[in-house]
Amino acid sequence: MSKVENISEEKEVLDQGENLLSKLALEAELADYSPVKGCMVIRPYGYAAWEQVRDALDKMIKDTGHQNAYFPLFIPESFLKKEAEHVEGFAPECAVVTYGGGKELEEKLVVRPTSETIINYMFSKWVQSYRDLPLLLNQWANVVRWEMRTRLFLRTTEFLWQEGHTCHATKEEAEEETIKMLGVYKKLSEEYLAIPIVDGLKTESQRFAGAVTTYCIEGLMKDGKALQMGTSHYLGQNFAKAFETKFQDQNGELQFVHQTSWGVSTRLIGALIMTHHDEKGLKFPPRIAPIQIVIVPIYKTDVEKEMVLKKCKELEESLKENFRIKIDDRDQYSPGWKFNHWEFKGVPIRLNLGPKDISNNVVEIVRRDTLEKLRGIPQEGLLQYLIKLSTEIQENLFRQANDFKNKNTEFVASEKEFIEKITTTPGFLVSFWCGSSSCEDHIKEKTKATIRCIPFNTPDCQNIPVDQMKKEGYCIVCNKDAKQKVIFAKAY
RNA sequence: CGGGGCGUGGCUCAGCUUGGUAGAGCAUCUGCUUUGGGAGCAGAGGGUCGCACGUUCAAAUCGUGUCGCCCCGACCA
Repeated sequence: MSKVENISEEKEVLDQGENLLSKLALEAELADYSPVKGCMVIRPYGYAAWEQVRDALDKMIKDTGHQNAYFPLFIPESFLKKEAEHVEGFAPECAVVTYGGGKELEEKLVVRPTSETIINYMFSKWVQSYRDLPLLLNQWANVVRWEMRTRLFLRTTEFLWQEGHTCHATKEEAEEETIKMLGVYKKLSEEYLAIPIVDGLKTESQRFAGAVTTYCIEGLMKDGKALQMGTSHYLGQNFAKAFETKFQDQNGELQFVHQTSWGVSTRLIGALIMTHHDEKGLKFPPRIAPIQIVIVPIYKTDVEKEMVLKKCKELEESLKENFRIKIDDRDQYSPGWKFNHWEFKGVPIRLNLGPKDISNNVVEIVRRDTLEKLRGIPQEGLLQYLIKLSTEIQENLFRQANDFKNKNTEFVASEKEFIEKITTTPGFLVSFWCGSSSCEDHIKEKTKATIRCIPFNTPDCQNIPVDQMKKEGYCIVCNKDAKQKVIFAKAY
């Protein structure tokens, strides 16, 4: 068994602010280090969480008219070079295969860092007429990016993700798609992961290599650092031109398609960990939790054991249609041990069931989000009670995270104030920015904070009510006129 | 690639300064008692101390080299 079971270990988990992510991920058995540096093994419990995210998102992707497909892992090196910005952005972090079948390859193969190029190669064959558009595809895949520094779930050399790739006849339609899918990500994050986000536009320096515009959703982790949780790109005709992805329009004219691409990854599991946890461990939101309800039987004698387990199985039967549920009937652990164990693993609801409960026809329920103990809940109508409770926990986790985000989002009007805030209380800082990359770089060099995005809507701020925030102001760095507010933060 | 730290039973670490037969806690196994918030007692198994070379009568300990990992910076979903 894992070391979670050791009290001193758990205390260690609490103390290590910096290592919290890896501690939680390792001790809760979500992931483990692999023999290859920078890579991780996703263990069954962690993978089950990813499957929940994946299934929820997959449905939304299909509901918005996309189809899944699969493109190969290997990309001819020449493909990557076709789009100038793209190759410049990705070349340094590409893994390249030079040998196969015992021979040096004639053309090197890049292990995909993302699939725009190979997909466009195929698109150019498939798209002929305006009648072939829009072409709306998605793929679930692994990608490899040779990062210098890695962290479990947040940045690993290989990671799992989905990448959507679409072709449209017009700029407007492609831009609409870009925003639509960003909205899907926002919904996934807020309604399933219970993580509030800020959505907006990336500045030029943070734009995807090869895109015209990049939009993103940004979350604020419990340690005050921002995390980019998803991106959606309007690619314009950049890749279409590089790969000759053209169609004949209604007038018989040949046109380049307008494209989008968008993705979220296993990083979302990292976001989940870094958003929902306390000193007792993880807190899974019910809609994503691999196990939503755990039943802990309590008994002394063999006779009691038999009776209690029978009742547990009855309850499981009556609930399993609606919940992912598990009975922890292991004999070698005491009930108290199991309470702590499942709390650490973040199971949202626990049912304690012992002889006393059985004779009273009740159960004891403990909710993970508040650790509140609900005694004497009637077995009659339990299903409805749990459905309601589950919704409540889901909403409460979002509310807590949202309160945290709002409390740690502040407006600053000057560089001096900015520096003071970012060093003392990390979080989102909203401020005016003139739009020049030199001012952006200046802040980055001084504070390590970057512009996370130009938000669609100014987020609620701790110190200034939204309705009082001005539309125009002065850049915190150069003091020139600024017509936009941006969100700064230190980021993962 | 720079700076810092660490490699000793499954896990967390002590021992190293000042060389002299490898330790603790947790975990595991057996037995009995236990079980509503991390159970107790008794017993047992398990490590050529990352690797290599060197110094020495003798190396976990000293020296040189090497490999790996973690943390901090430069790159990024």
